Amino acid sequence: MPSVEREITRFQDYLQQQGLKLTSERIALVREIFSTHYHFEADELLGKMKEKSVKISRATVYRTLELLVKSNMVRRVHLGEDHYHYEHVSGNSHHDHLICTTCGNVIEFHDEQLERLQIAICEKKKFTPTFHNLQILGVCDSCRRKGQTPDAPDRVKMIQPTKLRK
Amino acid sequence: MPSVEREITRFQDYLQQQGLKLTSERIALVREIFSTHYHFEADELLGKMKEKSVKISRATVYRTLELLVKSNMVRRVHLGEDHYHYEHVSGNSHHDHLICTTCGNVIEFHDEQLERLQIAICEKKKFTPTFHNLQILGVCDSCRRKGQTPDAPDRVKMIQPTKLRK
DNA sequence: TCGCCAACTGAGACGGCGTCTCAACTCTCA
DNA sequence: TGAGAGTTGAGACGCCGTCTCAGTTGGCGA
Repeated sequence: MPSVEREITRFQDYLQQQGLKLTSERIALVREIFSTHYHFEADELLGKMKEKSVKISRATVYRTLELLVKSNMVRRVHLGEDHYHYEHVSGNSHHDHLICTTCGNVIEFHDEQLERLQIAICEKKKFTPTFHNLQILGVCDSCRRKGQTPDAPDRVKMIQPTKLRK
Repeated sequence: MPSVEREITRFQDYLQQQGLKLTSERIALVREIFSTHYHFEADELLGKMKEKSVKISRATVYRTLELLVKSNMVRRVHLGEDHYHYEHVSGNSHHDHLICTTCGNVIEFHDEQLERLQIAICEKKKFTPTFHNLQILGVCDSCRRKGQTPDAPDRVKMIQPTKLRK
């Protein structure tokens, strides 16, 4: 699948346009992000690079993510945890997230009616929207079948999927 | 307005029920939260207490907020920044937020149709929702009139209203 | 092709937010 | 009134993300 290469080109175009350089570190990161991850954390990415013995510092990971966000190739999202997650943008499809607080699984969805309704709400409030963020927390189908009861909505801590996974 | 006292009683009930104690520090914090603040940060609350020469440690502030969240009297919310905000819960009314990225102002809204639509989306995905979080970022009416253009949606950093305010 | 220089990198210091630890203290209730 | 569970403050700690700075490198112009 040569789509990763296409993303590298896309990134290169952006960098060039900004008078910035395409370095081997940036290539490696784009390749990693677009070939395997979907939702990921900065630290997770750093770990993956270390695993593959590609020496890239934390500073560079964060700096590259910043550029990718600016170039609109990656989005920074809140998934109910106390730090950022990132996801790569395929096409331009905006979407929101259902987050299972039992297994940490993230389900994406897009709903035109929801988008329209939000715009209508903004109009009513004379608010000019640029972006939005919706997370619905709850229990996914497979966890529900396993008899997991949903956590109370007033829980203090959100589940931390990454840490559970380790 | 004796409503603050009512909240203290409500908190006491919760604490008693859990076998916990109502201390002077907890009373002072509840009084502060429910008499003046609406959206606030933990650190802001700590500062207010210091201003009033009420000696309360950071640990106690966080511990009390945790209890207030558990008792459903306070909610922890994301307002597009990289740390938590809190808001007190009046009645049981759930609401969402419009956040102005220019002035930092937060507008609340509640929309029944939006709530119903979310439930319908969850049903379609066989997802059992317990809670949700919607922030719409953009520019409020008064900032728009002042000719402020909205920030690009791909911006890396969310504006940090509190820091700007200082 | 070469050389220059702005851009980039890594290492580690730094800072903010939130949590944890532990010894001292204080409610509560028997 | 005394025991013991719960609470507190001070400060250490940890995580996430940013910044600094000296050394390195990509890429453009000659």
